[in-house]
Amino acid sequence: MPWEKEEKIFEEYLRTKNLKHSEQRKEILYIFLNIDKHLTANELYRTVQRKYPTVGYATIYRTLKLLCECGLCRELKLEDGTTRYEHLYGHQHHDHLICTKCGRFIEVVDPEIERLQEKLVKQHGFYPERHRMELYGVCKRCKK
Amino acid sequence: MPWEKEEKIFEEYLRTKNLKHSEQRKEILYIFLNIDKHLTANELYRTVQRKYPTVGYATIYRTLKLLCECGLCRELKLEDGTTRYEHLYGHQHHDHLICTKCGRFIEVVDPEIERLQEKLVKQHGFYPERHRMELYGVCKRCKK
DNA sequence: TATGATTTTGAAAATCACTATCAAGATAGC
DNA sequence: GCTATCTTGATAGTGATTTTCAAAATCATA
Repeated sequence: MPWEKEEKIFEEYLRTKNLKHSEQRKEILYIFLNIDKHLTANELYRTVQRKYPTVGYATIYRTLKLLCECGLCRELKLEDGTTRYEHLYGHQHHDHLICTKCGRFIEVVDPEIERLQEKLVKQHGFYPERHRMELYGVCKRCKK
Repeated sequence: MPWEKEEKIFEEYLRTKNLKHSEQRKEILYIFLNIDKHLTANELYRTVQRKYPTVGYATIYRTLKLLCECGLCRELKLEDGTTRYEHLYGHQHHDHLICTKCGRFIEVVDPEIERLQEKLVKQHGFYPERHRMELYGVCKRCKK
């Protein structure tokens, strides 16, 4: 049972909201979890379509929204205007290092940066809530 | 002559690209520079319209693109999906602290964070190019 | 300061990513 | 199984941005 915990979280969320555990929802979660990549709604749509050719775009978006609500997924609005979705469960807070050539994503955390970010926010009299940080560069493979 | 330098930069950019220095372009730059705020295309459009009621949306977008190209303006794609534009000339690199209640923007820089970001990128074998960091919180005025 | 090649304009249509609508179908408590 | 309720896919509708295009403006040259 590879995604037992995630499936349980989703089922539980649907139950508490009086929503139904449809075939499509099951399948979309499963396919989403099996792709270890930050994907766009369209990429997920095309992948799901291979198995369920009649699935609609709206169902993909609706299910992604549910997955975000129950904490299995995070939506990322990137600099270039695209929106990508990443697995959230089991991943602690992190930021991203992105290769500007090949688009590779690396999850990074630096506790010292986190600490300084919080300090900076407080220095300006703000109550800190969250942040986002994206670092862009050229990765080893693309550099040479 | 309040925006002499900026106007010169724009004129020079247009000249090198064999583009024309139209009334609309002059006026949009002038109005943009006089609003000291991170504004949306629509906000700029409405402000320009008060003086030039026939100006089209497309001209606003086309001119903003030119201003970004010549380094007078920066486009910010925010977390909530909106796009805002800020003055760039004369402002050194900075990140943003944004109030989640009133939307207030504060420009911030922390040299120590900058240093650690670069270090982090290099640790992963990347050649650092740029980054973006947005800090979200509740400002003093909105907190009470 | 007229000419004419080239660019720019505003209006409207097109595009893009995403959301809402709705009738038909699926789910699940009884 | 029945039935209330939710979900679905298709389609239309958004809202922001871009493209298209014919008319108007710019500007180097005559």
